[in-house]
Amino acid sequence: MADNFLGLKRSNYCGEVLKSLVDTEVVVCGWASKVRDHGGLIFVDLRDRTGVVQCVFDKAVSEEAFNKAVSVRTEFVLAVRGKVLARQGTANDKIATGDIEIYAEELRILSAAQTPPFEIIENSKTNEETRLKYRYLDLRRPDLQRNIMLRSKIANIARNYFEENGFLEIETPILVGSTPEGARDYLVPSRIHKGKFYALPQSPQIYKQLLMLSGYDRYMQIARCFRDEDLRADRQPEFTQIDLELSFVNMEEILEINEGFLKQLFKDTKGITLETPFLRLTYKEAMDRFGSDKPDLRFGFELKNLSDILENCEFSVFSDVIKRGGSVRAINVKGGAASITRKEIDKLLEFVKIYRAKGLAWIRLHDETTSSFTKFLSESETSGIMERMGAEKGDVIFVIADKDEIVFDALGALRCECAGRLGLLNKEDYKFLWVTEFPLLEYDETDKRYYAKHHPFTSPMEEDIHLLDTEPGKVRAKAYDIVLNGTEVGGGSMRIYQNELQSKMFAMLGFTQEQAEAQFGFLLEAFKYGAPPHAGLAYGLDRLAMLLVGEDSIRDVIAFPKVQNASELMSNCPSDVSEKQLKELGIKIVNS
RNA sequence: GGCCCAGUAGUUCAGUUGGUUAGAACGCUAGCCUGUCACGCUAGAGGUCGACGGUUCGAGCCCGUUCUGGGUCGCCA
Repeated sequence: MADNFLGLKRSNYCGEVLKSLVDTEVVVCGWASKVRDHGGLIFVDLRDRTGVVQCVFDKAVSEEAFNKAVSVRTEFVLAVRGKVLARQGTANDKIATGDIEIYAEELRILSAAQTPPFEIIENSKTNEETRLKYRYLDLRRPDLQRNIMLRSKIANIARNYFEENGFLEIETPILVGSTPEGARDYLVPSRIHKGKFYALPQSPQIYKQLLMLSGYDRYMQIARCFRDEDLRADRQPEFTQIDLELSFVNMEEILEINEGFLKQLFKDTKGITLETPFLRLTYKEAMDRFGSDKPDLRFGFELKNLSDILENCEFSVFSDVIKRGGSVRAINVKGGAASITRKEIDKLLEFVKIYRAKGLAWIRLHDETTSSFTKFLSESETSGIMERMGAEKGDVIFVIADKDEIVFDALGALRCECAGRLGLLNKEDYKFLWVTEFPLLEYDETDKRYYAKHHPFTSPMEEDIHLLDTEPGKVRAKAYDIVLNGTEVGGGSMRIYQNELQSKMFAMLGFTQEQAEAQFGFLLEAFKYGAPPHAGLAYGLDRLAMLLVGEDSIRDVIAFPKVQNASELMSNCPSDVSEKQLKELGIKIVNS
């Protein structure tokens, strides 16, 4: 039978029992992380989220406590009352409390514990499936606890910073209406309205814009968002945004306020002073130089366009692509990459094929220069390439020819892959940039229509509005992404606040007047009553936290994440529901 | 929906060209031990080799299917 907690009060966290407390009595509580029984003397390392402290059980101090300690096993929950003394044996410099120990005068076993299915230790090698099934145990591990605590700190810094800058924290609904654009919605049936559905918000977009119309000119919310799409290492079906919206600001001000936030965040969490303003690249420049709209700036290997050199070359793989409107581009992988073997190049070919590239041409400047394609080129074409790529001994140049879209995807990914293989991705090196002037619209070949690249409330750039009717694909948006080390950690835009322009946008996107009215009627109506110019931005809190703690997956900064098929291994949701529940909702399950 | 990787004691792994009773470390259990902190010593328990089917005299190993987890392309306004 376990002991109770009556009459005890925790005086200190385990990790905070330091030398200054020597000779005082403390009460510490936590989990037994390690028991070392020496027969006549028992050491128990007691752990809580702040760290561990060594408790000593000695018959000479308390025979009762000693006799109880004999039965203590790993993960038992204990309260220990005792005196803090300097270490009688040698100190342990591996832990903060290593130069003291607690001589137990009283031990209460608050609860016993089964042996856990894996050891509760730092850097657990246990596979994720087992850890996620017992997530509550996994969350006891010190590294995960640090992640979760840092995440809390990020949220606090955000609240404080934005409040100091005049933002109001306002909650928006979780049960909202479904919209056809964008990601798939999670739908929630309604008992009262049989056959009708709420949706869970993909973001608080419309509500925060309406708050601007209502005069709450600076809004922030730490908002849960939901998207019923496939998962990735950095994508969960529910995730958290630090969501912002502001009125009467220009783009410059928004970027500045957010640079201030990130500066504060990195100072308070990492002690790093970020240089501001951050680099800004237009979408076009980011694509041209890095093949990506979220470039990783920790290394070089920039893309170069070789199309002008090769448009008339004999090598038809290149010249045909250029004639059909595509391009031939290349990266130069420096840093002694030329020792790469043919076998490894073949692997990289397989790698770029994932991105639909059909081939991978290369020049290897090792002891002698070898190449898969220069034999088809004239001398001046080859030397033109070498010159443009700044080729030196030790380099490897990779060339891809295809439609621009494929060249950028494949070469952009290859650039990062090579950097990873060369060990150039230092997690403690934080390279921020803004990417601006995104295309407003994207043409969908399947549906034969344009879709909003960001969302349908994004304002086009004034100088491009005249292109809306003639060349919609060329219209640039007043949108911006904040990118850190190749990850999009946030994005936003200046919004459309004039009704005529909004109606035009809906028309562009193929909404009939009736459809626009049905989906967003209340918004269009609202805009008639005086809308301020406004803009916003949302950070992926999970991604920010992931990068700050140096993890590779946002699962490691989410307390209870879901696995790749969007289920949760601990609670086993989603799950079946009863016939009665379905009947109440007027829902019939059809097996397909 | 596609492609790639993984699955062997509780955990992490090893397991030869297919061949006797599938091993190690950690953890766990019991005993001993008063200065350990990766405590030590002794003894012990613990396996449907993810599942199903096939090939074979014989399968952890080969083949097929499938399940589970991970990565990724599509997708993610």
